[in-house]
Amino acid sequence: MKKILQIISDAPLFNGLSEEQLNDVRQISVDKFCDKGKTIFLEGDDCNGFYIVADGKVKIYKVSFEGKEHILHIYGPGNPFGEVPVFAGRKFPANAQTLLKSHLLFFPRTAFVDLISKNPSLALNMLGVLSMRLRQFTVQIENLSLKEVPGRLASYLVYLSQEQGRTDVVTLNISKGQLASLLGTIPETLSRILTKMNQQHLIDTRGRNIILKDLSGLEDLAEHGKLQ
Amino acid sequence: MKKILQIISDAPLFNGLSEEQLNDVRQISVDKFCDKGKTIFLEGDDCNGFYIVADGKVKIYKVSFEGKEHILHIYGPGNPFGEVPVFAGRKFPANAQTLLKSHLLFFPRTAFVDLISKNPSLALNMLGVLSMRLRQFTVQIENLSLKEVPGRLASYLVYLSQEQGRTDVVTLNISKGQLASLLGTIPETLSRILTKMNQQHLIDTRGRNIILKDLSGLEDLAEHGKLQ
DNA sequence: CCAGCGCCTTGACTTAAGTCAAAAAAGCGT
DNA sequence: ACGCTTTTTTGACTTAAGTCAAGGCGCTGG
Repeated sequence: MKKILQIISDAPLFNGLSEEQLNDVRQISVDKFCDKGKTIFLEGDDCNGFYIVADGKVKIYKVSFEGKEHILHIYGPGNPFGEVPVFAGRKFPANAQTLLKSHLLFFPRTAFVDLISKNPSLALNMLGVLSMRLRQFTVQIENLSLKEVPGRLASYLVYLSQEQGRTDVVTLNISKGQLASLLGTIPETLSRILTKMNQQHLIDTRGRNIILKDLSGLEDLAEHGKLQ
Repeated sequence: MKKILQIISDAPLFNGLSEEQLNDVRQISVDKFCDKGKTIFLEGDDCNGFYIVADGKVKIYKVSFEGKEHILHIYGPGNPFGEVPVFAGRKFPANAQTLLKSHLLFFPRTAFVDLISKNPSLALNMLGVLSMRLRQFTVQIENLSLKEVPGRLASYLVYLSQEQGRTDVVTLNISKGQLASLLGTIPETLSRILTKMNQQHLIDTRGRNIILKDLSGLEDLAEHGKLQ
């Protein structure tokens, strides 16, 4: 297991903080170990702090009345989540659940707000994190409202290719069902579109590995294209 | 014209600041007067500050490759916009244009960041503003991915009813075409759904005034319903 | 008062994507 | 390797919502 101080100093939120500041941060953090599938909080729950993923994977999601689930984010090591109600209102706006056995760090609200008030650079980091998140949401909304599913999938593949630093092949780190939910669709539709993309030699699916046969074609599709 | 200091102290972003702090804020703000239809910035433009609407109305929107426009927000007096790139990256993630003759206050990036570093309460206010915005985006994404258009429209009407503090009638302050874009659809579809809602005695449209004949029915529809 | 111009509505048609049901494939623990 | 569960794929069908095109309504200005 990685040292907690190491995890903290690696998180973007605490980037560039001094040794002393990092120690302060460590002082107020509380460890939380969760099995796979554990619900961390539900939409509407009262919030008295936020979390950082030290190890494992967490999904943030909304559920419709009929029980349909839409995944908003999947977070891994170093990512914070649940910070919104720390600064605005008291309730969580979505649900959080572990996808794997996970190690989380919990930061109690009041202690963290105190810390921020005393450390301008921590405040600026937090502003940066929230702003990045707003930027991502803007893209997500654009995708949902302006593109159809093939375009969203292509965007995601291009994003993965950048994320994983490869132009030849990418690996899904979530199930296709979860990917469907993340793209705002259902497994059947995703499956059909993957088949179509195969037929048009854009990709070649090998389980969770997807060979990118025509990256620029995918970029095109992500930007504005239609699949025939 | 309202005094600028008054406008500033009324904005949520500067809530609870001292006289002195408000003066500091005023010091760095720059007035900008725009006619109706003026583009303030475009997606991808370099950003060196953000704005607050002192008077008028501004739309924030994305445009798809085919030229289809999706409105993300419409902001009025007291609302800040364009803050994201101040804290994350350099570029604006969307476009901004005035809907009316407007008076804006511009806050240059570096001066504002300096100010925040010295005023923890301003930093916390800003964190609050960004967090509220994330909360709104979460709702928007939920609406787009989990509800069909009638549900989104019902949500919007219920929201307007709360906003305007009336349960009997609400007034649209934007055109129906713009509303369609805000709901992620097109004018034709919106029009048809309004007609259906009329037929089912949920509402009664009188131009831009909409009589709410069955608010609880609308709430129901917003929550989980389908229109027959 | 009427012409002209946006804005909104209506109709006929097309299409993307969801539903339901079942089969096939892939994982997983023993 | 086996039987079980879960995930993924495929097929037939339905439906919400988009496109295209035409018409109506309600302004404002001459």
